[in-house]
Amino acid sequence: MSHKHHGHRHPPRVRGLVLPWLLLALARGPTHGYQLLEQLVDAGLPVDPGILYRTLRTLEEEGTVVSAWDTEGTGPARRVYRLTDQGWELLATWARYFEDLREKLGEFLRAYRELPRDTG
Amino acid sequence: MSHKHHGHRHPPRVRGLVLPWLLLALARGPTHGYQLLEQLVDAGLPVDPGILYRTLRTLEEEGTVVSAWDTEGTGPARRVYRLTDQGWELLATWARYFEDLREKLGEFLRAYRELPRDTG
DNA sequence: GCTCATAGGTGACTAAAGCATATAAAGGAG
DNA sequence: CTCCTTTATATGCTTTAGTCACCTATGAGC
Repeated sequence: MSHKHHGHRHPPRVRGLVLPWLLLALARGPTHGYQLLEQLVDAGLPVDPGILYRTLRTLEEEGTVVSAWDTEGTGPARRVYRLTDQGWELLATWARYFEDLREKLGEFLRAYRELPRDTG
Repeated sequence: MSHKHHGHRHPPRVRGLVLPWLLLALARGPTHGYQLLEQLVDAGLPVDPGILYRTLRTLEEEGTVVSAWDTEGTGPARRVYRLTDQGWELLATWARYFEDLREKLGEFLRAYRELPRDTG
C-alpha cells in the first residue's frame, strides 16, 4: 500500500482525547508517565509514549499540572505529575464539553439509523 | 496576547468530527458545500468554509463522494456532491466508531462524577 | 558483560483544523 | 453603469494532535 490517493484511508478516529483522559487519570491521584501509559491502555485508549510525555510537558507549561522527580523506588527516576487547581477547572470544562459531545453523537447515531436506504 | 506559555489555552474540543458529519449530511441526499455549511451550523457544528471545501475535495479524491456542477439556479454555480457506495461504507464505519466513542465518553463522565474531591 | 523491563524523551512527518484572504456570479440600490 | 450584498467555491499559511522511528538511562537477573 503505497499509493496515496483513492482507497479508503481515514481510520475513523477523532483527535484530542488524550489530554482529557490524562486529566481524569491524574484527578484520581498523582502518577508518572509510564503508569499513565498503562492506565490508558487499560481504559481502551492506547497512547503513543511520545504524545503522552509531550502532552504532559505542555500541560505543565500551562500550569495544568506540576511535576516532581521521584527517585525512591528501583529503576529509573519517575517524574510524578499532580493536577493543580487550574487542572481541575480544565477537567471540569472538558467534562461539560463531553456531555455535549455525547449528546451530539447520540443525535448523529439516531439520524444515521433513520436514514432511508435502498432496500429494493 | 503574545506570551505563549501559561494560561489556559485548550478550548476543549476534539478534532475530526467534520468529516463524519459531512458524510451523514450527504447520506440524506446530494447537496453542495454552501448548503452543507448552513446545515452544520444548524446541527450545532459550525464549520469553517475552508475546512469544509477542502474536506469535500479530499473525500472526492478518495472516492467517498462524487461531484457535478449545477448551473441551473441563480447565482454562482454549485458543486453538488453525492455519496458513493464507498462513502456509505465509510459512514457505517464512523457510526460504529461513534457508538464506541459514546460509550467511552459515558465511562469518562461516570468516572468524573465519582471522583473524590476536597470538600472539607 | 548482556539482556530485559522500566522510565523518559526527541525529531521528522502527516492530518485536521484555524484564520485570512481571493475569486466570481447574480441581484438590488443608487 | 457602478457599488454593495449574498451566494458559492477555493487557496495559503500556521498550529495542533498524533504517528513512527528512534535514543538515553537505571537497575535486576542471568
